[in-house]
Amino acid sequence: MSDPSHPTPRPAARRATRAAGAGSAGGSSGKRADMVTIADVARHAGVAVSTVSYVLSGKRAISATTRERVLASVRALGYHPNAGARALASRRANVIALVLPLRSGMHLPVLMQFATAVVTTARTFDHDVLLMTADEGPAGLRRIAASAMVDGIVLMDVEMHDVRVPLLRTLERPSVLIGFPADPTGLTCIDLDFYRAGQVCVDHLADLGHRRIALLGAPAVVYDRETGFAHRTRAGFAEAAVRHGIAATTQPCPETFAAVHRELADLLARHPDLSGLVVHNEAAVGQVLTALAALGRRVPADVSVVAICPDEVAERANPALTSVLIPAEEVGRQAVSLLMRKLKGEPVPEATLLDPRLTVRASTGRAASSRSPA
Amino acid sequence: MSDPSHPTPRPAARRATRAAGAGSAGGSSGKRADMVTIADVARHAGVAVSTVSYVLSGKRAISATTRERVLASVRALGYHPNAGARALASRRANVIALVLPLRSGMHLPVLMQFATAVVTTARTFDHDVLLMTADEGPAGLRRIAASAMVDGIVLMDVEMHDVRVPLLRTLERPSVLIGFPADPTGLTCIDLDFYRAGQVCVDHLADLGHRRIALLGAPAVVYDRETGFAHRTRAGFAEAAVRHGIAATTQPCPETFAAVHRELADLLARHPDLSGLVVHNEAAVGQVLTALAALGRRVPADVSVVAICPDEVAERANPALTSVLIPAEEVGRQAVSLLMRKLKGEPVPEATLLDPRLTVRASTGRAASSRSPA
DNA sequence: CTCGCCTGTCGAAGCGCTTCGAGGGCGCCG
DNA sequence: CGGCGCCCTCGAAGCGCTTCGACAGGCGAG
Repeated sequence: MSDPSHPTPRPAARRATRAAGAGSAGGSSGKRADMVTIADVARHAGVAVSTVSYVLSGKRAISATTRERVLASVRALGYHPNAGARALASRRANVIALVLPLRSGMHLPVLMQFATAVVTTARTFDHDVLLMTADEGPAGLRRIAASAMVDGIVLMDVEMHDVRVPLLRTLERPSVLIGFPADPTGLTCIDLDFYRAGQVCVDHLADLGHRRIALLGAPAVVYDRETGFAHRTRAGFAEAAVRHGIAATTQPCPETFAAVHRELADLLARHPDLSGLVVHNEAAVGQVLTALAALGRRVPADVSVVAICPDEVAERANPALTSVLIPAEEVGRQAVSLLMRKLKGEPVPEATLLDPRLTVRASTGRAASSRSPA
Repeated sequence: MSDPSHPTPRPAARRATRAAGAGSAGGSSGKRADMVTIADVARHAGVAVSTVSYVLSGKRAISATTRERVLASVRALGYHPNAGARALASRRANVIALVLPLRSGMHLPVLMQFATAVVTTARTFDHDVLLMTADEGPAGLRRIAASAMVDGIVLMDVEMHDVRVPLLRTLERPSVLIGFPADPTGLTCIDLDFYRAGQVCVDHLADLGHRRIALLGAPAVVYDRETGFAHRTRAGFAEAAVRHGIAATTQPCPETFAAVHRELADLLARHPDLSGLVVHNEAAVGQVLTALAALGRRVPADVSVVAICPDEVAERANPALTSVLIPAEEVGRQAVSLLMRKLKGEPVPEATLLDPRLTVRASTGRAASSRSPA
């Protein structure tokens, strides 16, 4: 039995089942290196396994003395509960899934900010985060949901007619979407209010006296994919323009310098009186300023520019950009909070829209309307 | 979704233990919604639970007929193994941890590329990825390792004297580091060979006849933190400059336009003959070109610029930048492959250095050395 | 003084899966 | 024609944890 050359290691190493108290269990008797189990803690503290469990979970009252003794043993042994066993017994994995897109058109820095916020917030709720990419599609969601690997799901970059949305409705696990599909009924969605963001940008430019403006948007493919935020921004932009009675154009735009330059040149040629620009394309923000300079337009003297982008991008530009912040961190935090509330069975609102906040910086100024029109 | 008013849902829903064959188990009899277990599959296929397990794992020979029958049942019931139970019984979670930094100085797009590659590759090995941020530090690593939540760890942005490195050596779980600590003994590390990357950039400029060059690097804080890649690039840069007998300066640099402009102006003032620039700071790449233009220097006529950055950044710039690619995807893929090999118990090399590849684009040209100096 | 009720602790029964040793058939060699 | 392997399949024993019901004392109320 104890022959070390024997090819079946495990049975020989089985711990004796409470044979003679805490007899030979101490020290390094066979078994796997440092796997401290709850039974080890219980033995060390001289209590039952269930007592240790209750101390750790707080689900039943335990006297202060016992609790301290148990906690001391936990520390002494360096005990960490086995996640698999815990998940199996409690039917809670304490893990949430984060589904990130990896397609073009999304702004990476925002994504990272967002992911960071999700992880950090999840940890404050004692949860970990499983990272998935969207390319596994519905099958991937079904897999992690059915395997009970995660308790809930946070989904980014939801499209208007996302194939995963119907599935989410049928899934056991609660979910929170970043972005709004065409029909958000029965779901929990959160996002910056892009419609209002579009409006706010126009309001600002209109207040400064600009009478002809343009929206430089995401690459055309993003609109084609029916990504909600692009459409909603455009809609808000259009509505506000109409409301203010000013002329407005919308122009999708790729992110290369050449493309930005071309689109801007074209825009300025068609509308010589263009004096306000809303840029909803982070990657292009930098190019826009360079291109305007190359086209001989000063910012903000000739053209005012408002961007929808993270503050750091706006601040890093030259001149610093008046911008509507994309509150990635706030969205991430709230998404997790919403999910946690759903996990607790609490009711949550179907839609959460974060108010856009416009920060005025150096790139916008009064329209030179008094001057002669070029 | 089950009746929320009932306080004790489980005991009532216990399945009868094989009471009368497959009697009432079909359909929606009590119990939790769609949790299909391996027992359900076994019953449906008319085989033992262990047989189903062996079909799925392939660890024992199962006849073709039985296998087909079992697989048919798996599909029919939409069975997905419970991850917790599997992890508990097999001592393998089929999850790896990915530890990302979230400090400043790291280049977000590269990070995302990298994370994506890790997730995608892990999936091809039937593993999922748990996302951690570095701010949990060693305690976080210890936690996930001890909880058996992950089988292995991929760690990014390793510093020269990283506090987590000694811990990793003692941990049960295998790990792979992206980046090299000062002492990589006993670890598995992989990264672009930044030393050679620095050399390659200088070689290129020297070959073009440039006699005075400068390295515009990461913000000073990155060097202070003793981040390996920054130091190694600088060392390679310096070595090659000496070897070619050309004058070289190194300049850490923040990422704002103002800072880039200032540093460049300063550099050009001190060294009027400066004609070659190596930029190892992705976020500043765009600013550099704008600043050079503002300083009245043409690229590449007056100053040649080589960047160390992802191809897409280099290609998007105007003019397109000659660059050494940061092979984020390749690193991510290889890191996971290495980890998988370690999990299988295979030996792996301690150090893997990826060869830098220089792509010549429009931003470098022959030095105007024949012209009069300034 | 007795009863009922807390309070605090324990033992045991799983959670769903993997894995090991057994063992039933059956072809083949002697 | 008997027996020995071999190939498949099965049953059972856990993996480490949570949770439920039980129950030993101790206390205030009747």
